[in-house]
Amino acid sequence: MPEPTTRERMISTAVTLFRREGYTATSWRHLVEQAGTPWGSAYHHFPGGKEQLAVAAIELATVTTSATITRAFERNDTIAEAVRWWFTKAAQALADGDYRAGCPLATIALETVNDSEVLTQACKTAFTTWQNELENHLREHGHPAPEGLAAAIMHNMEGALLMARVHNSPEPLTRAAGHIAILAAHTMMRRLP
Amino acid sequence: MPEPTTRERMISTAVTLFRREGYTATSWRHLVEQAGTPWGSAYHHFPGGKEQLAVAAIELATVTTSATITRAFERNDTIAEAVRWWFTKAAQALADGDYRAGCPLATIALETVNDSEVLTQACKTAFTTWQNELENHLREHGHPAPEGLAAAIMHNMEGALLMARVHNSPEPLTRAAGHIAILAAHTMMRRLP
DNA sequence: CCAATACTAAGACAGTCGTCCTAGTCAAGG
DNA sequence: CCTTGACTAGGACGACTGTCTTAGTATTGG
Repeated sequence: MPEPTTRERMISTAVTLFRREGYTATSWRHLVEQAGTPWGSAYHHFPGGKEQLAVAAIELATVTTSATITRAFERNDTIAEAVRWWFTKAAQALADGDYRAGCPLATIALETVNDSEVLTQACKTAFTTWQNELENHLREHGHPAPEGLAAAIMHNMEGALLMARVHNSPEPLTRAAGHIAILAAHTMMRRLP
Repeated sequence: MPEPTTRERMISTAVTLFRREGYTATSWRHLVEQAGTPWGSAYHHFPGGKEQLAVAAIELATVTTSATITRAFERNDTIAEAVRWWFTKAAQALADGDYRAGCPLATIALETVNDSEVLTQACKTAFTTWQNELENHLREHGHPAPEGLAAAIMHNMEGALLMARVHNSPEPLTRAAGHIAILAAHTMMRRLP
């Protein structure tokens, strides 16, 4: 693996900090200190300022999570197992980070809705990407209502991640995975409304 | 209705601003300007500073939403209808506020987890209060797995609120209510895992 | 070897933040 | 009337913010 560039280090550190502290609470100074990158390079690599950095961070988080979703469906045979694998993975990541790192986008999304058009749009695209990816995998498994179930998975992932963070416990995520299993089984017979 | 005191006006304005802009982005100056309350009274009524204001705001939001949950189960006969009523109510509130005002606590919770022990605890208490309230109502309706279903309702409410905000659409909330209806019906026969 | 470009260094800048303070206003009780 | 306490006015304070600038160093292509 090649040495990451300054720009790359800034972006990946941004993902970490935004997801731990949020957008507003993450400052350039804190970021360059954490990343060990030159303070003077900030506006060289990101002339659009903090907002541009955040867009890059959102895009990186998007592809990372997309890859995780794909892996979940590669390594598991059924929808319920794939979802459980993904949710368990998220629970582990949360626990490993002392319950400080939840969804990399949720905090940014909530902080900047209708405050920054650009960031809201970036978050929207990211969530849509994930949901479409889920939808495709569900369709491949022959599920009759992939759109509704994909939405349900997203809702449960985001909601459970929030609750898991607040409660310092992986339980919401494992529980939510169980609920998805029920929904998936149910809608195998009858379409989702 | 008696004229609200300065303190009360500050708290209710705080609920509005925290939920629209988040904790970090809401400043005392912005708050007193919005509330029309004296700038000099801030640290008289809240010697504990912004954190104490936030705790008061969280407590107010807790009882307000608790009341909404109770009303949902008073005005509807079945669990599915009550949940649908609550979620529709939330969707309306969201739309009325131009999709700026979602869950009054989610943003604060995500911003301050493990950054402010006090606020995290306050959010935790609030979420637990709601979930317990749901659980009691479900039990009264004779549901066999009130704990699991109450958790599912919380996850779906929070997740759907986030998605609804980002997408500027009530659809996630109506869809999530449908999913809860399925879960409720299913678990009427068999216990949740 | 030289020119041109990519990048770094370090700070100035104007603004905002939460907090705190002192002087002043006001109302109620004696 | 006077005193006592609750409350308001409005700004000072130092710390921090995102942004931008100017001077300097590496690095690359010819």
